[in-house]
Amino acid sequence: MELSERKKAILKSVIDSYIRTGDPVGSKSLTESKQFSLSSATIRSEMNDLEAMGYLEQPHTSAGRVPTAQGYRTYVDSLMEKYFLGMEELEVLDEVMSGKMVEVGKLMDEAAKAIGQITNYATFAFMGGSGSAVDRYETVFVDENSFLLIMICKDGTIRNRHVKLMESITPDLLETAKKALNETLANLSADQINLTVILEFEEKMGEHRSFATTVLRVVHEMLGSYDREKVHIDGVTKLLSYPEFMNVAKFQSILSLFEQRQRFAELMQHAVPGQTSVILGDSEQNEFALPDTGFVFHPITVGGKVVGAIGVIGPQRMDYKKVVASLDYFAAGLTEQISLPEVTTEVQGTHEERKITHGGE
Amino acid sequence: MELSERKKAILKSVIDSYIRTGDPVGSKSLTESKQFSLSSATIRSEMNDLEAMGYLEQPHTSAGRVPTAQGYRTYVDSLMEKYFLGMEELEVLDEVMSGKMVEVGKLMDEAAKAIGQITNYATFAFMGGSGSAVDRYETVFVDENSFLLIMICKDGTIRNRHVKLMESITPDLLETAKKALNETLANLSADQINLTVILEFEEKMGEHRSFATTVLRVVHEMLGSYDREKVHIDGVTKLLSYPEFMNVAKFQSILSLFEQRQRFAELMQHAVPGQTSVILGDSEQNEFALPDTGFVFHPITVGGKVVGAIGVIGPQRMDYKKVVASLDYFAAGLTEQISLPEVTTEVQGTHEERKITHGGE
DNA sequence: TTTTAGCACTTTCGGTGTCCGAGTGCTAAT
DNA sequence: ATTAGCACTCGGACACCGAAAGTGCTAAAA
Repeated sequence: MELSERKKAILKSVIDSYIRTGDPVGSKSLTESKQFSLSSATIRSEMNDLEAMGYLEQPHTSAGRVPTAQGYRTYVDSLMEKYFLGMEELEVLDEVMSGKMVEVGKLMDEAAKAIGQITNYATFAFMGGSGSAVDRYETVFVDENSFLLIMICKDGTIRNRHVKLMESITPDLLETAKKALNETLANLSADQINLTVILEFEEKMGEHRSFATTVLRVVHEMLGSYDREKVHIDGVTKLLSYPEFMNVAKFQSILSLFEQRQRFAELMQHAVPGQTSVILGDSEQNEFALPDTGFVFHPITVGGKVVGAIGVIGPQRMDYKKVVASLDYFAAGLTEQISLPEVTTEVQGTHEERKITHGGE
Repeated sequence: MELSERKKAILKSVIDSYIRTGDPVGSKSLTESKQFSLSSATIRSEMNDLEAMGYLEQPHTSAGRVPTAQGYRTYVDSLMEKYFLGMEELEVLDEVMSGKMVEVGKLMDEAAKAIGQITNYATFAFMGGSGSAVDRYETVFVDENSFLLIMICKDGTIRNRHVKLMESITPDLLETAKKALNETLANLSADQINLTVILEFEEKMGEHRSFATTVLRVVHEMLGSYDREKVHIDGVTKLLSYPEFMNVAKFQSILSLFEQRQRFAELMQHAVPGQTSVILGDSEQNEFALPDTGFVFHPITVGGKVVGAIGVIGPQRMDYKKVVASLDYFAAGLTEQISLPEVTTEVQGTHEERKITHGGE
């Protein structure tokens, strides 16, 4: 089942052309446009072979060929050439990473936007990976009926909730609660909060039992939830300009995926740190598969642990080389900026000298 | 230009029918179904009058009539009958308001979801109205490279940002910054931060000038932004099941509105506290107008000030009576739960005794 | 053995014509 | 003021047709 060099070249040409125009590509168009000094008949027979091997398919008898998921797979894995970002594109990306952005969530959000601007597909930014351990808790007294509960995780991410109460509290009580939290609950994940721990916490809270219960409920919710509010999706509109999504039913299935934001967390299971992954709709065995849709994403790591991702959603017929190049460039810069890492991955032709900061601990 | 009773009845019947089926309604269908002991010819001439007055229109010569925006307007203002929520519907709504939900943002979010579930339209929940004055600032030291900046507003809302720094800080420095912020910047809105204030703040920060600048930038950003992350939209998918949105172009215009979330803040200008508003697409003079689209929303107030809203987006041909009833019921309950108000508005046949809490200050 | 030219076959796509039904406006009778 | 009757209009569904694109196959050429 090996592909000859010629077959590879033809497959690549077909996919390149299809990505560009969206039309099924016939044998004739290949002979005309390119470096093949072969007749259409020869190409035709080669394409026939490729179809038999599962790389191409025909929408109907007398149309050109279209890549299958398998076709795209070998394309992104080994066929496609490297894309070099242009000046304007680098400017857009560098602008976001220029260090002006001080708030992490916003940075991710803007990052996704920029990628969307360059590639013209929908993008998503996701923060808050699998429940990492809690480093410590902080509280802020707001007024006698409410307070802010802050969870600082070991991986540097932060979650907080504004909690409203029926009863009233004092700063002192809040301080007690904070101490108790840090003594009993730090370093625990959601499923490690068992009866023993709960009792210990309630004991420390003395007579303020109902307050303790509320606090525990909030903590539990914060630990468990994948913090769905931290999934940002942008540029969904753009998808409507691609013919494959004009179909209402198909677009509906995409949209409903977007509304179940927690499903983006599942993506993380497929994440390989420091590497851009491509998930193809159809036939690839995974729950994220949507017909005619492609996902490309790059995990963001902090201290070797995956804490989020930034990615692109578009038609399966996507300009993968451009998307992958953008994500690679960006993810490297983002990871660096968020984590202030020891190692700096050099990315193709760094258009601007990036600031390198050493973590000083 | 007064409408006779008979014209009103006919207009109401037309709209009711159109809302139910989505088909243009002809004279014949009215004579068949209902209480009119009139021939189709008579109805026809009445409808002709209504069309001349601008309440109805015909998609084309030989179709039935369809309501205009003006038609809907009089319908929602004076024609439609009151809708009484059914048991199951009340259960869905009460479930959310049952007091289990302690976090405000989440509460709003769930509220919108519940309304969507009942009405089958898209919903939105919006928090953080026009930039209200800041009561005080709080800070939390996270690590030597980052901290949390918290802004507690007079209206009880809270905004916070996790700020990453290039330089390093100490808890002491942070404490200084917090004091300086509260002394110079409390009670100011974004446009009141002028050079005088800035200089004063920087002076208080002594030699840590660059840190001061960063802090000011974040504060400015927090004050200015309408906190777009607090706009939750849910159930967009549902819109795709209505024929008026099957058209790609139309759906696209809706979607792109959704992506400019800050525009929901503009809605607040039209908000009348304690009252459900209906904004009709087309022809009504306001920037929110989208063809064939209707907005219904109810502001949420805290201490008499509008801090957010919860609402429904659907086809102009919406079941207004049901939507308005749901929103009225919900908004009353929500406002109560968020603000613990002195006055409790009694809503139609409260299916479950609502807890009434008196603000104890 | 591989490649090519030629040709018959298949299928989609856009345009056209026809028919049917629904609903109207008008007019004359009640 | 209301109604019955009727001619008219328009959109939607359907079938039909020819053009265009692309194929697979076969027989000849390299």
